[in-house]
Amino acid sequence: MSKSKRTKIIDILNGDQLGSTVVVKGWVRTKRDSKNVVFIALNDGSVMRNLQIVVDNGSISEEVLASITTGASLSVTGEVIASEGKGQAVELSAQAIQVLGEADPEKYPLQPKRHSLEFLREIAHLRPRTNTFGAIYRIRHAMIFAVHQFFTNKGFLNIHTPIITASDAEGAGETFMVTNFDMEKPPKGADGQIDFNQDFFGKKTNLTVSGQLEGELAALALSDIYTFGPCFRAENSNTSRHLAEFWMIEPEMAFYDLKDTMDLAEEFVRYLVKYALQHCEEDLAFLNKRAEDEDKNKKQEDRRPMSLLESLQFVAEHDFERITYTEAIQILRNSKPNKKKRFQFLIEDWGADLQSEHERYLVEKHFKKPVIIYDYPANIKAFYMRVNEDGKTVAAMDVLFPGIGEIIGGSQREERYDQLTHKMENMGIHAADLQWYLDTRRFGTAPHSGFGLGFERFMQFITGMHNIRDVIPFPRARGSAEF
RNA sequence: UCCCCCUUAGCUCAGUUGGUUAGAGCGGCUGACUGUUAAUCAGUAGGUCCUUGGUUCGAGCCCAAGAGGGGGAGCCA
Repeated sequence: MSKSKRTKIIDILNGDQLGSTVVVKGWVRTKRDSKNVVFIALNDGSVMRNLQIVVDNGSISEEVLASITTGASLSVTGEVIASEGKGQAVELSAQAIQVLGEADPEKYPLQPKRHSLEFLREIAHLRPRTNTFGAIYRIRHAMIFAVHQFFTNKGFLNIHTPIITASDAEGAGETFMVTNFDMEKPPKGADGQIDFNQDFFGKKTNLTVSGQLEGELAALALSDIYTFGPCFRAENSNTSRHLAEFWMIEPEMAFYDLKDTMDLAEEFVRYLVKYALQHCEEDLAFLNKRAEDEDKNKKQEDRRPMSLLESLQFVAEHDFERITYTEAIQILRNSKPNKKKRFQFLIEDWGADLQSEHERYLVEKHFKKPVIIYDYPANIKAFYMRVNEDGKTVAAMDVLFPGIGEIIGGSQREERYDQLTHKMENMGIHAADLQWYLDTRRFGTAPHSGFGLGFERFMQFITGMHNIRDVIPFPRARGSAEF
């Protein structure tokens, strides 16, 4: 059957197709039958809503009707008619039904009722067939598109940075090694150590933890670029905010200082949120209701202060709070939980790293809005961040979101060759390993900045999902690489 | 990696002080029903009580170890 003959359900529900005969294909959500008529709710993923198929008694063989069960895939030919029922404007009066794939009702795990997210995580290969995950994946696509649209509109170039790299000097965490050695007997050198000179790439390689360093190379030629690719971290972190494989968006801009970068980050996030509100209305309304229902079963203090839609609206309309690390320390030092010793880690001296309890206090209690903290102490940040005039802070910034924590990390990069090499030396990073990176500082160096947005963290905010494993189709985490 | 919690039917969960044959709702199946919306009503099948070991006359329940899952911390995006 030719593809052109098939009509997507979204076009039937939203379009003006009354009276026309169409072919629809999709999967059965529920079937309800009574003496004279059978109703089938059909979904094809093009939209949250189902198309109601109406089968008048006798028009379709008993045998075919019997094999139409929840989860079966159908091709239905019928006429689009005005619905007699109340739940929908139009429905499809079936003339012919072909069952493309049966789903044994005794074994098909999805039921026409709500499942726990934990159970759906175990059957992640089937969960796209649920309303919740259909909505999440449609929104995820819309956000991917909006990312490219935002940067394209601003004249940024998308750069594909390498996934296999020999650089692990960024210090962003444990890496996954890439090798094609026979693990039983890897070649060894005279010193008895594994000889990576004989490996596929002639050196030790790993999966990338970030495209930033390569992104800088491109920015220092093309001015404004961004990457949007997978990152891999072998950290042993088991939380609802971490994945071993996640996607990151990393813009890098020549001639931007930190202030320009914070402006861009804020504009970017607000653009994405507005795009979702405008283009994913139906899916967001569903997730909003889902979150509200979820909150009903929780204690008052565990409920979200704003509904999902309210918090999206809030971010779309309000500026983020911007404070320096030093100001943050002052606020925290004078805060109630610090004075009453409610913090597990009390804030005393300047220079301490902020714990998540502190970040949450600032975002959720003190400011009640997204917060950008900038000008961090140099010794708690990465080597490539630009040292400020005071000599003890760096031009770094983190964007903190309610409920999620750090969603963006960025900085102005150290463009001065001497300062950069000096710092690398202090941090034990070998200049020889990063000669290609240092060359940008030797030849036509320029002020530049960038940031990284964790795409799944952002998706958690947009969808209101608490566990990051529910906003990526196939989550990879410690001890788990199913499907 | 650390701390806390959980694991009983396909799913969500009850299960009293350790005591006879382990329950409910939903889902499935069978039937009824003149248009249903996660339909409704009636009936029915369905169990390695996570695994292993221990205590006991007797363990779903107590103890130990392990596995899996969830929440939090650290690290980070």
